[in-house]
Amino acid sequence: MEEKKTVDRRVRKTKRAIRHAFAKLLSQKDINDITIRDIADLADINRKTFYSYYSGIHQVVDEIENEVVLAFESVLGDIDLKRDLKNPHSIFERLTAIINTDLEFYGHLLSMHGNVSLVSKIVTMLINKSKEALLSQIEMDDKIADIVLGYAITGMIAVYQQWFNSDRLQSIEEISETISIMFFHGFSGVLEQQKNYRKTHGSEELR
Amino acid sequence: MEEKKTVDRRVRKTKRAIRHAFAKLLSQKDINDITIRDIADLADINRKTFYSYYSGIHQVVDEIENEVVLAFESVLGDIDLKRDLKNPHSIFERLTAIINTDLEFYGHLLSMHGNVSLVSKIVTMLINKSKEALLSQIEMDDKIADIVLGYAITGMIAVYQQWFNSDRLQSIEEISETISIMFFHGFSGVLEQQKNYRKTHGSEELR
DNA sequence: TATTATAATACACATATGTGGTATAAGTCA
DNA sequence: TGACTTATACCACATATGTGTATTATAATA
Repeated sequence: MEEKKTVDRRVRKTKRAIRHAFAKLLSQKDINDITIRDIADLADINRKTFYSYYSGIHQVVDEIENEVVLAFESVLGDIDLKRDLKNPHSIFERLTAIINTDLEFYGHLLSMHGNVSLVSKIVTMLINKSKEALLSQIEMDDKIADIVLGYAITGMIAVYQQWFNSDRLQSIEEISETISIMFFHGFSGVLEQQKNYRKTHGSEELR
Repeated sequence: MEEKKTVDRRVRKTKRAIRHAFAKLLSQKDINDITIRDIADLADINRKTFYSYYSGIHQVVDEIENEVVLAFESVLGDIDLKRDLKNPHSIFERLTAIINTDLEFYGHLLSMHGNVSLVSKIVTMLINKSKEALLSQIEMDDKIADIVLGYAITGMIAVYQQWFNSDRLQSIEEISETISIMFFHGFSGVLEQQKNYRKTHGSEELR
């Protein structure tokens, strides 16, 4: 945000070396096994120098995460409620696309396997963006909008995350459709849809 | 779960001392500033002994969290969908009641300010319990139930958590009602409710 | 109570951490 | 280029970590 660009080339070089080393180590072992000495050795800097920029490993992670979220935000573009909430998968699709291309370097950090802080940062960003979009189109109470979007966005991301980390039991269409119905028409909408499905396909296909 | 009760009194005494010391330290300083030596000193045990039971601080936390979730689960009782989803606040109310009474000792651990792993354990527990209740009452696809409940429970807890950690902008009734409507009738239900509200109270009270 | 099993301690060691002080190298800028 | 500023390196130290090995203390139980 208020990132006054570094003037000194040494600083840029050092920070680049630290982050590069960290990323490389992350691809080799678990984050909890990475020591500051590891980073300093690989980056070929003095261990002390590390401390002049970061208080610990977690700060490096935090910095990279913030940049990732910024990258997401800029690439994601504006949220189109009509399109995105009727097909929530499109949001998720765009997010993963960014991960898989531009930022594949940080794949290990981003793979969403247990990286809670990054996910919550993304959720916050999505809530803010969609709140903006929502209030510009629909007249509704600000506090209610917070509740609605906090509920829907968090729930949506949680479902995709669960799906991501599981054996992908459901099809992506099933997920996308169910979330969409849940958002617009709630549980009664899902029941309705299930009833129609049973009519069309016969009940033996269900449970 | 498969907790074969400890036979040796020494073991019980040591583990009790460790956990007691940890809880005390937690009430005094941030969890990241607690060292194993701190615990060993306060518990008056050899540092080595700590390692024979826990590989690190995080394991102590994990063990306590699991017990807390078990306590929640047993006190929470069965989930009554009719009651609990029409008034989701009741679930939350019962959860916080447990925190504030039986388990106040671990208040610092549970205060939900950033304790992600505990929250996610609770969410998982709630999803499992309510899935059981749901499928016993309503005939629906198992995989769809996973999506619906993952979405709804995660979203619900997230809203309460956000409310908990914020300045409690909304009233608890507002939250409870909005989540309930979102669950049963979705966003269209909320819009309907907002429209009625405007009719009754006049639009100048909104935004 | 005496025997046996093992939990806990005492001690040691290699490595990691955080931090201080001083010297050197590399940048910036006139 | 030369004078300055400061980032980084080098060295040092107190403490923390994880893990050995040998010894002592304490519990289970015959």
